[in-house]
Amino acid sequence: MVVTESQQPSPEPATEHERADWVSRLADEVIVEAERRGTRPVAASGISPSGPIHLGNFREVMSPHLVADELRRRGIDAEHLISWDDYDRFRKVPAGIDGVDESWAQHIGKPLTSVPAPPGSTEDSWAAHFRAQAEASFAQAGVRYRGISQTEQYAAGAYTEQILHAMRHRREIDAILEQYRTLPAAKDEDEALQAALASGSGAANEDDGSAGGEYYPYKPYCTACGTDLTTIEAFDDDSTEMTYACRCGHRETVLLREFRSGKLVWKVDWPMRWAYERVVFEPSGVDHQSPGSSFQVGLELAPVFGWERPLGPMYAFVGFGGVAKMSSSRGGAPVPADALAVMEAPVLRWLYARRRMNQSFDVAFGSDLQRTYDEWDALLRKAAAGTAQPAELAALERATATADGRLPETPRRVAYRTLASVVDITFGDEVQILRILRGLDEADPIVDLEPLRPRLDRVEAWVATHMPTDEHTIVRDVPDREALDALTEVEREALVLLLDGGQGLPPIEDDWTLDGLTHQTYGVAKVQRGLEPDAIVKGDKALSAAQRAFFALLYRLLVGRETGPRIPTLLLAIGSERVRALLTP
RNA sequence: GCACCUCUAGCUCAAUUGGCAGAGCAGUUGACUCUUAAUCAAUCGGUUCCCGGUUCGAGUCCGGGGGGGUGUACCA
Repeated sequence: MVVTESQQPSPEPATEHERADWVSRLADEVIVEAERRGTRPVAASGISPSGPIHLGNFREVMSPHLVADELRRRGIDAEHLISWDDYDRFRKVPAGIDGVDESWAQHIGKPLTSVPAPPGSTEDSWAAHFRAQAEASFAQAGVRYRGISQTEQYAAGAYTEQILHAMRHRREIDAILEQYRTLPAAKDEDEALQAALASGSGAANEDDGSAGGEYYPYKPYCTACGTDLTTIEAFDDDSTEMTYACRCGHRETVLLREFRSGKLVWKVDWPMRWAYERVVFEPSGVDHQSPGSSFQVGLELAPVFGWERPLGPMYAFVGFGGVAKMSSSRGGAPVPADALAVMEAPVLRWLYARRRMNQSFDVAFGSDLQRTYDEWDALLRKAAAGTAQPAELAALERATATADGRLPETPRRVAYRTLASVVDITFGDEVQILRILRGLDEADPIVDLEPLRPRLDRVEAWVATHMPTDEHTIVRDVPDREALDALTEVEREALVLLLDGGQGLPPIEDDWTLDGLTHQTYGVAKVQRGLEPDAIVKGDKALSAAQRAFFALLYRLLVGRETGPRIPTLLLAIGSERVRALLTP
């Protein structure tokens, strides 16, 4: 609404790499478009809080966010607004929401803000519940925006002029929509089309209750029962007197210019809002690319309200891999909060920033998350070394900071997979984690876990909730008696040597460190073959085979598998007492 | 049916407006005294789906064909 003075890009607006990626190119287009329309660059997202706002919906937020943020980095007064479509009707009861059962079906047809929140929520409506949940994540991800509740707007009468305008132009709107209702009937006798036409001729008229009636782009919410199972029976352009009837039996005549219970139908509502908020940029999902979709129809409807359809690149869907059953039982698709629990905010931002909008991508929750982190760390190293590509640097910059400042970072980056392995075998015992990590880098030992956060916290959450079962290392509770009794003489001797020493080896407790355990475990096979424990041996195939066999034996006895984390690390984590319990023949 | 996206190394993907086709992982080889699910290096690997066109030059642009994917049919 505010027409700002011309916003000129600052002279030294962006570094080279910030101009290199898709976000920057889109920002350029938005600037040109805003100037052409003589308005401020406004980017918009529209979200319907009809259920959990999942990672797919999150692209609806991140895409305009990134573009608006780029504009702000250039010193331009851009705005990102999020329209909460909380005045939309409650369409169906989503599956998998804790405490929500079929009894919620009684609310179908009411605005989302009139439906009670799921049990246990601190919010006072369905819409408020899911909005609050999402907004907490948006904030954590560094997304700054102006939120607009459609319920509040409609209730305040903000759109009354637009509603009356639409009603007066209902025939024009109807004609536009009409073009898409029945597909332009090709002249051929395609049978699918025939079938569609045949089934559409009779049944539909009864269903929407508008048989023979006039088209109205407005739908009242019944003032008696609260639902939109209503039909407008009459409307007078001059007086704005409207009569509607509801399926509940209620019928009344009201003055539409004063009436506050109802909204424009969706396909008209959206273009109206483009005009009202002077939106220049609003991406939409690929489901809008079909002819007749609200975005396509909006091209013709926006001018009815004196505006043009905004630039609206379409984004491809976001997938997700490796979601553990426990979290997916909670309603299907994971939400940003699920992702932020196992990865840092910059990493999540990076996933959305590095892919062009028309590319689909997966947010990895399984083992692929470790790969995601490997790539992330590699990018940070390349950036530090100055070998990263411009577009990569741009994505990195957008991930780690916004125009408002930097996001929390982990000072000391230890590989996610390493941390996962250590956290797993120590059961998250941080004293042990530190003890193991201390030996990781001798030149620069880790003496404190704090610099490893917040990444370490995410790893701990991941190991607890998403690490695949078959990747967990599960240390046996009790000795494998059967296997211990079936040991060969050589194996038995090896275990005794490992635990109690002999032939030059000390008892295992004597040097209970990563280094000491390394020497001990590798030494066993050597002394068994008559070598010194610290002999340097190269290329002895038989020795290598014996060592490998010994390791396999230890894995079987300790974790019941053929392989596992490095033995010294594993022993350290298990602790000497338990090691003795499990390995004593 | 219509619309949109996509096809590049074994896999996942890069390649700024047309300008020498590149990474990661996997593989192979080697180093780290030790063939382990934490390290490092080197190396192998391509008819960019096919046919045609524009161009000095095409993964990129245009036309056609093929494969894969997504959306969608009077509602909100």
